[in-house]
Amino acid sequence: MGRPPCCDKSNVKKGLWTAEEDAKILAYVAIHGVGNWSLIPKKAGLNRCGKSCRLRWTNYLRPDLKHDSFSPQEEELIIQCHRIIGSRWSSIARKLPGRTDNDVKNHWNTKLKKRLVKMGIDPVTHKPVSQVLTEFRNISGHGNSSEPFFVRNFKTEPSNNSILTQSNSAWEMMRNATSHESYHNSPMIFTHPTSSEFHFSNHSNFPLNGATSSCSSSSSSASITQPNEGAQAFCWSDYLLSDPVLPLSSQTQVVGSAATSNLTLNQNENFNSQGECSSQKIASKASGTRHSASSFVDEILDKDQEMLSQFPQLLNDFDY
DNA sequence: AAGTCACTCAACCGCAGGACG
DNA sequence: GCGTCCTGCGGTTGAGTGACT
Repeated sequence: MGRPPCCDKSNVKKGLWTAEEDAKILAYVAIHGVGNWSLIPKKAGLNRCGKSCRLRWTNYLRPDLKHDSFSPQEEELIIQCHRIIGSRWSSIARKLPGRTDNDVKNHWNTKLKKRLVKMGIDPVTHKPVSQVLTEFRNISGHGNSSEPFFVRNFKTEPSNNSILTQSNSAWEMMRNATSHESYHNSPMIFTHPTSSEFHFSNHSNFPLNGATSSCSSSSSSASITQPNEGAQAFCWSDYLLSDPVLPLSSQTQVVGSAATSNLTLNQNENFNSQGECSSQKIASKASGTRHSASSFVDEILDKDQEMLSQFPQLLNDFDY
């Protein structure tokens, strides 16, 4: 028997709030203040769940909330925070005055994540997808060839017909794979020894159709270095770790764009340049020890320890 | 004009943890 | 220590809307 519901679901209104309901909440809070949300519906004359009232106040009615669109600086901060602490939206939202965790989460899911994917950056690890795939492939025990198979495929621009923009994108599959216990027992992704396509294993939890790539290996215009959407406002190179796949000239180009960016983490007291440098060192260090990790889990734990040693102040700040 | 699709975002859900008796 | 209540959180859903065919 599970936890009893917080209210009688059959007798409470659900769905969008009306102006009248908003007014009731506002009037009540103006007099009594916030708190004890379970009693507010009754006292304020609302046929709503207390939880719903709290959410409405927290995410919409609070007077200190901003309702305009996210600025490039805010977006940059969200991305940087996500890179460091992941999907801890409430912690990230606390760094953005006037924004709620719901705002940040929605903006990430609808805009920023897609933008990173379009840039060829894995929104989970914030590394270039080519690097992530290469690492994943190595961990899966298929790292014998001089040029990793995924590298050949992901040299191509992640255009609209790329697997990166399809619903069954590589990083999503990898994310599923790494969270699935059977990942530790058998490699989920394997390379075809002769074909120029890659395939996913015939596992029940993995979609089989649409998982193959028809990307041509002839193109060399990696979009990682060619931001095409609002890129001038972002310091994209911050997410591009040293990538063995990218031509040196491309990486130089990225560094150049970083130099011209007018936004750095120095603008935020909690993300100083030292931390930024440290993150690069960590990434570099981690990539150096990548192949010696006995397992994927071990590697994650190693990196976690490195982060804890390098970011004590930062992580404390985030209640890490 | 009508239908379909993709996207956004407000709202919901279930779980976890803290406070309190 | 245990049970209950309240709040916070992250993931997910679905209604609304605009773009496209």
